[in-house]
Amino acid sequence: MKISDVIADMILDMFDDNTSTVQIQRNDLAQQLGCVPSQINYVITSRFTPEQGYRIESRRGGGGYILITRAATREDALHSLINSIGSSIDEKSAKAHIYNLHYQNLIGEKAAQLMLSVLSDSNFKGAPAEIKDRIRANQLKQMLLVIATS
Amino acid sequence: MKISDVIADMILDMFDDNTSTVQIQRNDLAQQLGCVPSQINYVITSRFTPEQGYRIESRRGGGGYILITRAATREDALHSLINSIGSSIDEKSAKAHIYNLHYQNLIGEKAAQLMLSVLSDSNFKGAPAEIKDRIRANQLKQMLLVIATS
DNA sequence: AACGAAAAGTCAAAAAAAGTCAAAAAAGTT
DNA sequence: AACTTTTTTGACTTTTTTTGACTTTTCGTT
Repeated sequence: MKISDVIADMILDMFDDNTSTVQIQRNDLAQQLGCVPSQINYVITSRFTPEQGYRIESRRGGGGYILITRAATREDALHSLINSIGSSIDEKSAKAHIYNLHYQNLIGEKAAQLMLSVLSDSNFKGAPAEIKDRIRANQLKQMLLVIATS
Repeated sequence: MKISDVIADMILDMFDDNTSTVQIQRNDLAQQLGCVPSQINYVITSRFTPEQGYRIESRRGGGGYILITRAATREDALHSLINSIGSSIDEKSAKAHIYNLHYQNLIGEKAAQLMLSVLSDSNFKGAPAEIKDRIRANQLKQMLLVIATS
């Protein structure tokens, strides 16, 4: 069996039932498995991507770590919304989605306001429309992903 | 757990509820924790900076001390941060601000994650750096404003 | 005033992580 | 077989923390 699969399985196993987050020590894990440390990076970047519902955080230096958070199956509604958003979205549609989510109680008041404020056209002054709308789509999807998994 | 985090937590704990100032004895604290005294300086300079709303005062010699004062209100801290952000900011600095705010308990976990996700460079692919950083600064400030007033 | 002890400060080297990147090797495809 | 994609490896980089030697300031005593 491929070492990369072993690593992936190991990480997957650490998510035992209702832990949505796993912390690893890169060098330790690598040594445990007898592979080079950068192999861990490979596995993470190839198998625990945001597209697959994972988010990664890490810290270098003494006491460093890698933190892997998975999208719990919790809010499928959010996921399907995420999937329905293309690679570009204008301000009005984005706002409509947010109002809607709030109306459906899928996101709270604060989250809604934050999202509205960040996606407002006024922040994007000076950028061409295509770029604005592409960035906005990325950001909206990222935010929804965070909300879906928290 | 990292000794530097232990020290930081210890100091944070001393601020419990309406004390806006904490006094420590560098050598005592170091000995208590079994670390070198300069480690305390490291923690202070890396985690209790003015940027993060702390002011440091100290005295050497017999009966010396280190005094750590934290910024008055959360709103003030947020406002001063907002004002300290110029019209442009790169991803790393933006993230650092967010981590710091969370670290200081001025923003919650969810808000921090949301903000991190939205400001991530990966959302801005294709835009020139100056535009990215300008948009990012606008967005960060808008979000902080929303948080400050909610 | 001068001295010595008791603090705190500074700085840079060493250590402890994690990240990057590209070459080599292996596995799949056509 | 030729080609493409994925995986493995390791050298090198960057970030963060830890440590300790040395400096400076302040206080109390002589």
